[in-house]
Amino acid sequence: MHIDMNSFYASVEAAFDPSLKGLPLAIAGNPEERKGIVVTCSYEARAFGVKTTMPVWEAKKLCPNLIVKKPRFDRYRKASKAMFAILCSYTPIVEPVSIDEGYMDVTDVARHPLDLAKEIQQRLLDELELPSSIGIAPNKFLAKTASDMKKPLGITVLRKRDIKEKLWPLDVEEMHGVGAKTAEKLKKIGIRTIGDLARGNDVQLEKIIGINGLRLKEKANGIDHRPVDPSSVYDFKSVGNQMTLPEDATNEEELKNALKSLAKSVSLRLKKKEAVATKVAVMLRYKDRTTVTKSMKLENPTDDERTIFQHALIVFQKLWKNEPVRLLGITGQDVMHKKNAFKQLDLFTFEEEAKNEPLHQAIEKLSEKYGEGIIKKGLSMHKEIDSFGSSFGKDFFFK
DNA sequence: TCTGGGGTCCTAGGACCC
DNA sequence: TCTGGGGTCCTAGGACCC
Repeated sequence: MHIDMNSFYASVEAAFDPSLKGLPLAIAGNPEERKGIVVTCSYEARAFGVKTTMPVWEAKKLCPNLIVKKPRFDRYRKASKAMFAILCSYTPIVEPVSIDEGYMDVTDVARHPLDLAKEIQQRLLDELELPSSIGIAPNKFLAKTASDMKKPLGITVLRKRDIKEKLWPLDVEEMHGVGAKTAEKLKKIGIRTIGDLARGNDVQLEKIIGINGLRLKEKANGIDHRPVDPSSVYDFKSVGNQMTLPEDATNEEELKNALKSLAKSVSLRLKKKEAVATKVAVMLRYKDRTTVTKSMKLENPTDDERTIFQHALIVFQKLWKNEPVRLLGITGQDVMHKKNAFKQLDLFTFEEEAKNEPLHQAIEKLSEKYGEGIIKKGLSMHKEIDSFGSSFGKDFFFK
């Protein structure tokens, strides 16, 4: 099953303040701070043509009675937790994909999936006052596609045998993973619908869109072997913060201060997740919206605010061309859990020590504690070792 | 009156190693 | 005489998603 909450932020606000129910509501940043774009809007607002990413002034032109609220992420996170708690009460195999959607593997739940979906949808509505759409299918891709078919408050079953009739006629751009650029490329080789893609030529597809072309074709044929993985939430790979400045800035001090506060929030978020980053990347956007990034690998993984700031500053100064900056961002990349980082650090110091010990002792120490790959790595730094011979399987030799 | 903020995955070139 | 074939790691940028 794929569960997708309907206009999540707007629905959460309406649950908090029932007087908003049934009214055109948009969640958007502050127009005075140039963050005035619609992030989410209620179905009542959509009826007027209001859409996500539309500037607020434009949305108001379409819908003069539009109510605009600033996002309250604390509320959304709390609602999200409550929502996933309901899903988890049926099976532990729940994989959150974003704040408002997730997959459930209900293969082993002893219930008819349709009854189960109805019950879940009703509970989300009764207990949290939040509407959702649910897709039921034999795999993730089809479930995701199905949940998209009926909104709001839909339940859609998409069986393998329905593919020809329900999936293939759809525009290829409707497909999850196909955006404007890919759709454009596909059009050039005569692929317009998902059905066209399903029958596409492998060689041609790989040539124009790479490996992803073949994966998309598989999905278009209803094939998707990805498991529902509950642990995927925990292996995040980057933590970043970005901000659009109140005004385009050229003043270096101003930009430094912005970097400082970004470094602070990245550090704080890493600490909260008990994680450290190995790379610091800086992103900046000029007023013509061209965006550039530059990154730097750190000697040691860190979550420290000052270390992040100092490295971000070095990278920034190499990157910045003294032109007015619209947006600034810092991302910690190659993130790992703290305890794994300690393991690596520990290994590093261990190797450092081993290289000064008598050779036979170093070998013993290393082999006792670590596997054979590590022994090679550790010994390669040993002062008594001149060179290593190539190794095959478990054997290696050295001079 | 113009376009936020949080991510993931893939590609491609260069440096370097044996 | 003249340059193979197997890798890894780092970096920048692009496409896409919610």
